[in-house]
Amino acid sequence: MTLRTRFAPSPTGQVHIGNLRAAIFNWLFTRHEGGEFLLRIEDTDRERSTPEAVQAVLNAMEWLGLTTDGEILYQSTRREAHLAAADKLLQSGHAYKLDKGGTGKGEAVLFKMPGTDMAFRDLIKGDLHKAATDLQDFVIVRSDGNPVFHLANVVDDIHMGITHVIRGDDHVENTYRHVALYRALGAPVPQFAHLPMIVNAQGKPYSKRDGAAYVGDFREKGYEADALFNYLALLGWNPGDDREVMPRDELVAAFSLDRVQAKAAQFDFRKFEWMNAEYLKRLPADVYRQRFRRELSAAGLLPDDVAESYLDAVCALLRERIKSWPETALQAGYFFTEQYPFDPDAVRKRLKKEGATELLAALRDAYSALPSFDAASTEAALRGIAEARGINASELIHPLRVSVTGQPGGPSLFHLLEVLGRDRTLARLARPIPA
RNA sequence: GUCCCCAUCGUCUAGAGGCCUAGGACACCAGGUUUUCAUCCUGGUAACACCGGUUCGAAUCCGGUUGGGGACGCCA
Repeated sequence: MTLRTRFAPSPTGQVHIGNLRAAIFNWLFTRHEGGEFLLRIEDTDRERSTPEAVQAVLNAMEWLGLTTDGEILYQSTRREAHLAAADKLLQSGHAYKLDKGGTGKGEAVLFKMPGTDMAFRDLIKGDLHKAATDLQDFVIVRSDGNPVFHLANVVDDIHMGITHVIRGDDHVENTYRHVALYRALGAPVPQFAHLPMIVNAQGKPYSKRDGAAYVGDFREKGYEADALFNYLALLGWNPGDDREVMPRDELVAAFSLDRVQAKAAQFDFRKFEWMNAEYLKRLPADVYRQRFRRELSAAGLLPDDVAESYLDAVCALLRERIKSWPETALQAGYFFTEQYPFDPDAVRKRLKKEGATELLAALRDAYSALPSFDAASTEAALRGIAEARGINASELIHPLRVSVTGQPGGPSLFHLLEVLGRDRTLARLARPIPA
């Protein structure tokens, strides 16, 4: 029998990182074992299941590279099979009809629990058991004739031949019901593995109040899919050695459910950002340039007539400095517009300082007379002025940077000037000090 | 309230009786490199929740306490 797993989200909006991690662990486990990873959309809730929500699931999986095997199963197409299973259970005496609670809504179909203590082995949490008295009969078909989650879930997992159910912690208690259903239906019981939750600093389930909680949030903010994948894989699991930044194939090779943590894990955004920066560093040059361009364009900073060589030069200069894409506008903006913002503190400290204006004028004169405007020449000229005046080179360097970039920090100043070019540099030096 | 689960640095974790004076990573602090910020390098602060057993020996096994979380729908 081939090992088979599934990801079975209900499309009710966006994909939460907790769900995404369940998908990742399923995928990693399946790829490691050489099995099949299937997708089932649990869209029986007509109210909330929209085509957009289904698309959000598909987009998220594609973005993260969570490849699936076989056709996608839409649970809404399985209604007849669910009801047939309920009939079978009614026939075999495993279920009965009842107007539960005397609501007058009509009779629902209830599944009859076996009346014995139950136990199952969870691949993550170990042996779990529950006393018969804590196991109550439950509704499998509502009085309006619609199948309930438990029935649909189990019937479909049987139909799909799922051998390993890897899902969230919140389903632990449901598992006793599900195991009983498998048995009553005469189907082999799959293996179960329940993943602990992702929590916030308060130990509560991580939600959008705690920051980026949906896959789309990460994507929109320009984080790397591979970084999110890697970080989430390491949240509640580790390879058993000190590796952390791990390419996809290494994760697959090292993954095993018995190294999954039994306790909840807190999402640490700072460590995630570190991970993202690690992935940014490793990006191939051409991919990096493509992303760089996309960010500038999104920020409305990319002129239509920009020269490719100029863009390349700026990109190369900033390559080691940008740790996340959202900061691109600030880091790179001044290369493309004269309307770059000035950092107020830097202006006060460097440009409004005694003598700064005069020094900048001297620099301007020297730079306009330079035979060649390259990094070595601009640096030599600046140091020459500093020496002639008996001042520290930094007395010139700081005002120059702020005047030309508006920022207190940035890439190597003289290389920056070379990329910026003489014309822009001189024009900026000639401008009055911003208020 | 009932039932279930969990418990190592602030965070993610290594650790499956002696290798632990508890290791790594993020964060933090200090120093170095740098014109600046960042990077980078070096070093540092920081944890076995508590109590009792078992054992020659316990972070590791057992029990209890405390704390945290989850589940208790004709939702999924």
